[in-house]
Amino acid sequence: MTHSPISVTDFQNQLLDWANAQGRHDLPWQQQPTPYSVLVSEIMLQQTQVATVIPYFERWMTSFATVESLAAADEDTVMAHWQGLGYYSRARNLHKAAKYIVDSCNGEFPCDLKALEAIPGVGRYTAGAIMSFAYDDYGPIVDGNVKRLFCRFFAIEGQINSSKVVNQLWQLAEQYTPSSESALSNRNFAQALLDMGATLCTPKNPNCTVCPLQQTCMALKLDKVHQLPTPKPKKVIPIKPATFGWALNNQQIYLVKRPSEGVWGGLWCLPEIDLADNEIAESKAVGRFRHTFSHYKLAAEVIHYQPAKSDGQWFDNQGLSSIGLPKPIKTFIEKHLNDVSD
DNA sequence: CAAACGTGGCG
DNA sequence: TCGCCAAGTTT
Repeated sequence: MTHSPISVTDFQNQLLDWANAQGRHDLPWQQQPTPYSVLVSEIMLQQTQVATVIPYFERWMTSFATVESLAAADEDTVMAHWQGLGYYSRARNLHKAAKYIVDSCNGEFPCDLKALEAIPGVGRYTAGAIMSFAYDDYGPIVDGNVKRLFCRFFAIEGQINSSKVVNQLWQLAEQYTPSSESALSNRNFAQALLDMGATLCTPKNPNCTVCPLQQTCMALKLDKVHQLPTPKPKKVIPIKPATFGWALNNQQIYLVKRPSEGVWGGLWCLPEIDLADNEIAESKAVGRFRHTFSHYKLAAEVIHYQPAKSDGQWFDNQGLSSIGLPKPIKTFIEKHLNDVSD
């Protein structure tokens, strides 16, 4: 086990004192948090920056104010609200989660770690976050911020996503999170960890000189702040070509709903065309675009074509506003819808 | 367990 | 332009 450079209570108190003065207190989801609002914000915040999430969270809570209203919504409306936020399985799982809570939990929100992890889309981190933020109770969290902070503070070497390091980090989180019996606030403690990681213990140019833990930080002591956490090995991302079909009829555009599995799942998209399909005749290009995903680059060409199967639907401008489209597809359509004459 | 899964901001 | 990475989960 890691040698602890500080007592648990000193760590907690220094963190909480700092957050009380320097932490974030005005984020939308911090105002009157409920289990549902915390769930929504935590799912949105997965792999997504705070500034990006804020307007999505506001719109979401206006349209789906309660878990019951979300459960009753139709999928296209849900996806329209998530449009542009990315990682769309989160939206589908959040919709499932609402139905699960309403239908299988009698509308009672689960309130222990194990029951929370049974909710679709809720893993170990999110379960801990809901315990902390919604119930102000014991709920250890290990996210990117905590990984970075702990790897530095305890000078933990090794691949940050290896099971060895991950287990170590969770063990530390369990140990350093105030217990249920503690007089300290679990909500404030969890927020303090995140705020530290987001504003002081940052990936680049960490603010060690004003850090409340600088006296006991092992990485600072060993002059390893910039070496920790151990950087992930980089992988080369491939370029994938793709062709999409462009069909206009009477001011309407033809779109196909993508299957829930795979990229852009559950969104409506220009139909993807298999160029190996001999049924598709050569056709002049409408345009092209490139798009970078986390794991590959898309080099897309859009060509005129006639829908053969009735696997899609026609949408006018009003119809487009009620469904979710992939960001680059939406951008392409908006650019080309006006200056193309069928 | 490694890979899939989006998008935008920033240096 | 380009690489990094941001309140992870699922398969």
